[in-house]
Amino acid sequence: MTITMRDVARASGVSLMTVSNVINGRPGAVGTETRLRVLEAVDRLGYEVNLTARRLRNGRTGAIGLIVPRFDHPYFGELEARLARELAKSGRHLSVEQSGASAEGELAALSHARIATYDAVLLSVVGLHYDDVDKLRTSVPIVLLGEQSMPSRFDHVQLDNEGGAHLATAHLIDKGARNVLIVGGEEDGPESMTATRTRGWERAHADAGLTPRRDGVLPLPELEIACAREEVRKRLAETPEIDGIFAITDQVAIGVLAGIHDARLRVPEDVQVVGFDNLALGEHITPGLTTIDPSHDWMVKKAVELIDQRIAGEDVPPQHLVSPGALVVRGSTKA
Amino acid sequence: MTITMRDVARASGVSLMTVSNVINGRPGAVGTETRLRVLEAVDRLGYEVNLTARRLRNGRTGAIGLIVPRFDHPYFGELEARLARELAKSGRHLSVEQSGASAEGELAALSHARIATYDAVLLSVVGLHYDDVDKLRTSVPIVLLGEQSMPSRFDHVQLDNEGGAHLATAHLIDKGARNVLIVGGEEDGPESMTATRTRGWERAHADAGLTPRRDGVLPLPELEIACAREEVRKRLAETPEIDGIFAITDQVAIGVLAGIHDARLRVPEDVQVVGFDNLALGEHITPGLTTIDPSHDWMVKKAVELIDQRIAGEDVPPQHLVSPGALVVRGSTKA
DNA sequence: CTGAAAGCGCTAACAA
DNA sequence: TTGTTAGCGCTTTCAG
Repeated sequence: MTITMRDVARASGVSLMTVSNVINGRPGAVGTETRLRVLEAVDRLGYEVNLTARRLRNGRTGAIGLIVPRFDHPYFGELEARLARELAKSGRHLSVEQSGASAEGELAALSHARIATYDAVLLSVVGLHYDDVDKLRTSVPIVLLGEQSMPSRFDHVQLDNEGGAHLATAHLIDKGARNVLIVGGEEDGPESMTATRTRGWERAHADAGLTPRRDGVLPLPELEIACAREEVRKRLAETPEIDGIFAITDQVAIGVLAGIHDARLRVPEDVQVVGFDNLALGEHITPGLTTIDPSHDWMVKKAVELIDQRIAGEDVPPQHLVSPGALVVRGSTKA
Repeated sequence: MTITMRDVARASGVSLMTVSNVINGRPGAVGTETRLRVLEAVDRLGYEVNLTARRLRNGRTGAIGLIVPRFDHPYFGELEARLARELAKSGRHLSVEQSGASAEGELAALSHARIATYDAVLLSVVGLHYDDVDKLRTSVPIVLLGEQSMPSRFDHVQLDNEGGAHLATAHLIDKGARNVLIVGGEEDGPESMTATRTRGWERAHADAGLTPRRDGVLPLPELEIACAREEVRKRLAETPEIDGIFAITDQVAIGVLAGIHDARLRVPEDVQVVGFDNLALGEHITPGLTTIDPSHDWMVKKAVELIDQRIAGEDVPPQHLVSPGALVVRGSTKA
């Protein structure tokens, strides 16, 4: 059967508490000789702590939870990797769960019960509804991560959607595009990521003294590659004068590039493209994808600082941090 | 403070056990009227079970662990998504951790203590060493997932590396390629994924009555896009007669395509390319990536069957399942 | 159908 | 420096 502290205590002829003290390396709480004896027993028996019991007792594990809408978007994969790296610095580890995407029941990831499993939770709110998040009541610190507008009682690290979209669109205009589509955009929506970026696209036109095309917003039922590809192909067949596309995410941009190719047009000669997110992949597709870099590292660092602050019990008002975007120019726009 | 069963019991004037019975929906263990009273209290107080306590007591959570070498490879993202979907069918959920990639300490993900946190663990063994895995001693069921050759005492679902590589290479030869590189290959290695696929590449040549190029194996320090791109570019400059490339993974294939483009050659006219994995992305890059599909869904289904079998305590000998690969033809090879 | 007692493995607080 | 006591919140006996 599984070996407990009790076994180790018996084997080394000390009390439970002494074993606990050794295991947790409490400074100067146990004599060198005893410690050695205990460690020997630990080794011989192959004892390892029961994290579940420890957690029940003192409420701490080294586990931080990250809840993403879905596992299979590279955007989240990159986010996960960055966070894991940042947390590793302080000896904690990341455990990732999925909230959305699949069936209804997956909202269970947001349940108090599951959240309470972690020392703190980072919640990627893309695709989540305000109300779902607003329902969360828990003593576990939660930090929101992402673009949506969300209940202000939470700490929130987000990126400057409107500014980034403005930057992207302005770059297209600057490079000569005069018929610029926003693929994945949304007019008159709520404060969603898509609506906010669409506003940036509009404002960039206005600031350049232009008016966006009437039919300039090409909404997508889903921000998926296949979907973007299909819609763009159809659209370019109808309105071949399109010479610039702001894709609302890099993921969408991949589909946009494929759609342009399907329409037998060239990038950037016929149509220039800018994405948003700066996925690692964007550097290695052909042509390289011009995009908006949201300073992921900064965001991740800030997010971890926020959870640490909360874990430490600091009682400051909720913080809302915004990361500015930066333009990264590659081959999908003209030199 | 947090609400416990005790609070609910008090509030509804019943005993702890009755509340537990209601919460766990034990059939016919509690009268309808009492149940309603309890549920009302649960609702009113906003009670949710403490999963940690439950786990300590009965050793079960609905949590299955998946340990991947790294978060930011699309291959694992897709695996995670598939597994989560499969597990959701039976009301369990997936929690993903990272084993490799970053610092030394990350091997901690394989520690008994962390593994014991789950009902069962799926371990993606790509990049793990035999010995690391062989050290694992735990009562939690572990199913290995992936290509490496591993201690046979574990259940293991893997794919037919040699067969798949054979299929890929034979296709290139069939389409007229006579100078076929394997990018990311490895000669005389141990039973690693790279070595096994390299053997398939060799055998395909032999079966076609050809001998592979002497310099046909282009090893990569890492199976990364950037790395593959660089090596391929350099290599094509040296030996422009290369007319076919088998990329050891789709990830590598992306880099290969970029490298070919850097060398101002065309795919598939000048160089044909086949990958391995059938990543979703492969369909949407230009040109579409011909690849080997390892029947991911089958693998995932089998893996879940295996863990269920072990969780149920069936005492059958370790199973080793192999999924055959199938060729998926797209634009990166000739019609 | 409902309840009381015991204990999962650990650690905080105190005593020796 | 070491040991004892108590209890985290839950579920598994076993009695009523």
